[in-house]
Amino acid sequence: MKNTAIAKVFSDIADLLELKGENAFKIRAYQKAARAIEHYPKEIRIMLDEGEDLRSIPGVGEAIAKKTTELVTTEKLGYYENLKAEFPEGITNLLAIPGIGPKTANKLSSELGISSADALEQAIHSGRVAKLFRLGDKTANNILQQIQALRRKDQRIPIGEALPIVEEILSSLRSVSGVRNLTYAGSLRRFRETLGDIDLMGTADNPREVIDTFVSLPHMGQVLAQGSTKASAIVSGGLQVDLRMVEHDSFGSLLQYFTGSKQHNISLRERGRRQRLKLSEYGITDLATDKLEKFALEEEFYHRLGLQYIPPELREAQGEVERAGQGTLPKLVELSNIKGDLHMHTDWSDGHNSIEEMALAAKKLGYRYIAITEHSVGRGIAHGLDVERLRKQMAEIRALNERLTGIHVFNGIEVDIRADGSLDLPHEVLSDLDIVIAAVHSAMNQSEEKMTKRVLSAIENPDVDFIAHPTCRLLGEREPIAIDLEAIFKAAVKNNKVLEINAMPDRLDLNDVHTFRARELGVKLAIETDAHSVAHLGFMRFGVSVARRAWCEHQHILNALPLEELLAFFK
DNA sequence: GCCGTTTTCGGCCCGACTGTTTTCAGTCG
Repeated sequence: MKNTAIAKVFSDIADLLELKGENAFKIRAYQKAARAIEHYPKEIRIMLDEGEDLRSIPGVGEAIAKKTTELVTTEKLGYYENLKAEFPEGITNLLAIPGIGPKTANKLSSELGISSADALEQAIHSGRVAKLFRLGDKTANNILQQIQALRRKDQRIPIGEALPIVEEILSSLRSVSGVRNLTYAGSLRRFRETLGDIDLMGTADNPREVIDTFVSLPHMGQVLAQGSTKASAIVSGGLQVDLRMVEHDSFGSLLQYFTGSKQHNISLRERGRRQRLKLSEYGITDLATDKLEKFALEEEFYHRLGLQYIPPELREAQGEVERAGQGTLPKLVELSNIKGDLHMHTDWSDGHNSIEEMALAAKKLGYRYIAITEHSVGRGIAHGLDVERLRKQMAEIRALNERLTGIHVFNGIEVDIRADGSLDLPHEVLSDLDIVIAAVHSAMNQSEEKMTKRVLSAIENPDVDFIAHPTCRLLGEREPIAIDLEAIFKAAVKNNKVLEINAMPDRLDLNDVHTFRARELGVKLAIETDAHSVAHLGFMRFGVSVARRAWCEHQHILNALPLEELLAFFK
């Protein structure tokens, strides 16, 4: 049983306890444990196998550790089953509708026998809901709207789609005179891989003018709300963007508050409370004097609490507050640390630009090296290279390296790992290349056992240097393959192989949680764009964000090495 | 149910909005 499935059970338990009217802190304890387990980098199953104490997970104590053990070893949890039996099936679905909490859900269930969104919709239309005590026409209508919104709501949007739109909006708004601070907050600022909505915030001498400009931008579809300091609108693709203009002198604490995550902010406030300080979006109140201190800069907000500044990517309540208190936060890798890109395609296979165009574009980005890694022959649809064409390309790259200055082109391949674990090109040609990236592109629905064995045999193959996009997931399109990543990570360390953080915004594979675990185990990582055109080289920043969310420093990233040291590594 | 630079017991983040009410319950982020 995977951590996400375990987390789901505890989150369900929290919902059921809410319906039951249990102690609110007990409910929070289950929610907190669910979140902690969901984002825990190591699989619980493996922790149990290795005899590790589950109470080392923050938020997991004796009771939840015991329940987790029962759940993982027996695939069932008695406590959960009993709890579920106390309520009509499906009632927790009502809680998923915004505006409906435990009280309303209980009322709907006990008085009208409703336990699904469909039944609720009918009841609203027939007027039965509005007649309930403390509900009314307005509430009933709001619920109806939420049900309908939920039905048509698009999935969360990949960050790669949202960020360019947001940056265009911001640059348009920055041209309004008197604008001083303007940035994105929320999960976008933390660089989560998908976004539910966008929060923008800023300060200006004339906030209303900024708001007016915002709602009249060409990107904007429906404007949901517009006031003197706040506006909400829908941009193409259904993405909701909120703009909030605030006072200069409290911009720092507001940015901090709206960047989240919620759980990070709770951790901060718990810590503040121990220091007799009350934290809110308006600043920090000293409980002894009841004086509110405002913060124009986020850095000062953290420093006031005796903490190092915590970069947004780390604000996920994964122990960053404690580490910041000790002054031992990692010095995260930055885009400027990246010296080259080791996975890209050209017009030799399914890319759009020539080798030279890719090299010159990379040089312009300040890189010292790239690797050309076309698909191999088995990818017929991608015009993959056979031995003969690969030899030809090798000759061209040799000649190009003699002409080019300031950038070195490595000769590589992205070779298919066939269904049986063998490679798609022979040893004779692979051994002549600088870099061999192996990847799964076919037969993706193999069993976990088979798939793991398949990739392990590639890792153990002496011709292979890297494994690309290890889980093959495509955000919103294709689920990750079934594979035992823990085994893959351990084999990569043992065989001194590199795993890729694929920076394509719809891949981001490895993802943040997996990268965190890989780094812990000592896996060498490379951030690569898998570019199929010059423009794609710009995807590097998305990969760097994944690495930052995984607490990576520059020394964890192979392509942060200078050319000379990378050459030594390949030797 | 969890947890400890005040605690192994007694706390547990903070503020805002909405709608249904005559003072606040319920929900959200």
